[in-house]
Amino acid sequence: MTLGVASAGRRVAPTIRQVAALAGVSRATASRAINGGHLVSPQARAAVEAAVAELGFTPNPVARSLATRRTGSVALVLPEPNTRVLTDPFFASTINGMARALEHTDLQLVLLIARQDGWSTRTVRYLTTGHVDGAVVASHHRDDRLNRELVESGLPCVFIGRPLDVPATARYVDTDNDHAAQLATEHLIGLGRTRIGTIAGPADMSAAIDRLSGWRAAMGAAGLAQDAVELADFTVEGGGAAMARLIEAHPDLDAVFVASDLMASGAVGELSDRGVRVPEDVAVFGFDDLGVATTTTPALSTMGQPIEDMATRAGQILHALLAGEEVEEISVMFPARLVLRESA
Amino acid sequence: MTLGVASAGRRVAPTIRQVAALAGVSRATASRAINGGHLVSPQARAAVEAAVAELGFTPNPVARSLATRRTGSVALVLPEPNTRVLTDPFFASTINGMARALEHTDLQLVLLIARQDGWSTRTVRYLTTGHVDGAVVASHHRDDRLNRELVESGLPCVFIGRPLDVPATARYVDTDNDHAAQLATEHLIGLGRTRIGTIAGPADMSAAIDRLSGWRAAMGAAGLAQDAVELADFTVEGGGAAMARLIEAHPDLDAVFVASDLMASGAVGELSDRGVRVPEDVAVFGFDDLGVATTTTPALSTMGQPIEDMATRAGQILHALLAGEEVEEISVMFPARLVLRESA
DNA sequence: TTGTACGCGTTATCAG
DNA sequence: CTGATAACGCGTACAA
Repeated sequence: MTLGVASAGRRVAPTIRQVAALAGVSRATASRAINGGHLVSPQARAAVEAAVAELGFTPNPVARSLATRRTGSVALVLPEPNTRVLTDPFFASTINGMARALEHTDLQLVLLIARQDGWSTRTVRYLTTGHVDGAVVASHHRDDRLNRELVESGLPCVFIGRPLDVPATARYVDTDNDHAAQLATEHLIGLGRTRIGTIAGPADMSAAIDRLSGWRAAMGAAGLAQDAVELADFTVEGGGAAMARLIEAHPDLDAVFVASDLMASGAVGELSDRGVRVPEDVAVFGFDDLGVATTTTPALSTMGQPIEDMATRAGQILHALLAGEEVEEISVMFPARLVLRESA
Repeated sequence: MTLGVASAGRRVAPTIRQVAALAGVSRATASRAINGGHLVSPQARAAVEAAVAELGFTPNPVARSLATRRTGSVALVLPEPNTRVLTDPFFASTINGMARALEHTDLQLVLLIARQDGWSTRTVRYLTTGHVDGAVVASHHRDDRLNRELVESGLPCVFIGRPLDVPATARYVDTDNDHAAQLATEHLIGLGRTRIGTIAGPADMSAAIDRLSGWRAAMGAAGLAQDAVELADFTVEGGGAAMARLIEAHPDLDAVFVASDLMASGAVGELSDRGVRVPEDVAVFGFDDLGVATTTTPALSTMGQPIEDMATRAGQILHALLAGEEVEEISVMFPARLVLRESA
């Protein structure tokens, strides 16, 4: 090995000039031999490869980026003001799915967590100034300028979940939340429950809006009252508190559709603390089918949503976009499915 | 705004040359005015700032990296062959902690999940070829060449958890797993339990090794038998299976120290499936105090480990290292604390 | 097929 | 304080 050693003990990487010199060719030929190897004679190519091996040459990614105007990395943006972003397994699945999509590509995953409210501008700037080639964005709040600015900047991006306040050209993957919520509620109705409440998500998020609307549709169709509604913030604690409010305002409740498993787990805990039996007294139905659904007692019946697959698909679409492939669909919808356990 | 527009509709960013031209100064002066502003006359500086504002100039990060030999990003490496890396809340907390540490710095977080076994070489190459300025590495397996190669490459890095097979100069943050496990086991002994088993983690991971050794120390000191040992893989399922093996081999068991909450939750589930009462028949003690600890029935008594804080500290140390600050400590130990709930 | 030469956008050096 | 000019390392028209 002829690796040089700098003062700090840090290896100093060989450049393509040294490779070219050692191989007895020009830098251009060395470069061609390294990238693809087209238009290079076999002997030149062999010489370059030998030199590369001997020197342990690796192209400097930064220099390459400067020349190609590509960074080779994409961002996964999680715009959550919440301090505890990742305690929500939804994000874990999202990250996992993206990582899987990028696994066999030459794209690197850069994680962007935009916790603070004012950060969307900083995030947008980061994304639109050449740090990354594209972005996947999850979790959308209305009035968050992030999404629109991103789309308008022209940066290739794909959303997980239908984005709000965005040009219709924005690509996204999603489940039909409205329909899924409807199915869930109909299941509760089919169980013979008639006093069915709901714990919805934040009023400024598309998934929450759509699920509440699905619940309303089913309740309306069955001629049932739609007054037992409480909003919460997609957390366990929030779900518990909402359940408390709900049961106190409507003591005759016999079922509740909750817009996420995390909140449902809080709701189940609250009910059990109050000595209310699940599902005998009150049936509880969740959404997501994340790990929590099986750890509660009783285990949650829920609408299963293939979050990881959705994130993977988003990553693949972005990859295709960056590869210059034509992607026809604007939106890709994933099916949700009824997962029946003990709670409803 | 004088932003040009390329054919694809993607804005073409202004360069520092345009700024310099508009401000009537040289590129060098413009650069100085933009970075810090030292050694620049007030009027030149004002002219440059005006030009920057008018053009909406943002320095090209790639070009800057090439010149400064710094990327402005650091990696968080999760070397988990497991397909379900992020279903483990341990990693969620780690990511969260790192993100928090980097929140108010100019460093970007790059997430590296090295799932496949053979990937450590690819990961090492990525890390040592200038993609990032430094790395924080979590979850260490013996015989994984990753850690040693990383340290030997001279890349600034900090480990979360004591790394194995690595030069003694490697920096890390950790809890005293040995001592913590000892305390936990002593608690079980103090409860009057005498037939205490343990579900340990993988034999090739430092945290697992240390916790098992702590259990042994406490058992030995109390003169109790150390034969009820089963290994598992830090997953819920693995914990359940290990519990099954343990209880069948040792039906007289009256307590078990489990090396992680995730495994403990599996163990509790398995016991409950078998009609074994927790803690009346068998007390269960966990480790980590992650969210799962409170969702099981009964809730887990556990050794609390401030994982997020540890990750934050690791990120801060790395940041200090990159800023050229002298960091004295090689290892930073965090205290674990006894968290008593219903299971023991 | 090969080499020359330029461009990528900044920062660093070093005279002035 | 300022301005040429040289790195930084690589890709790639263009000409040979």
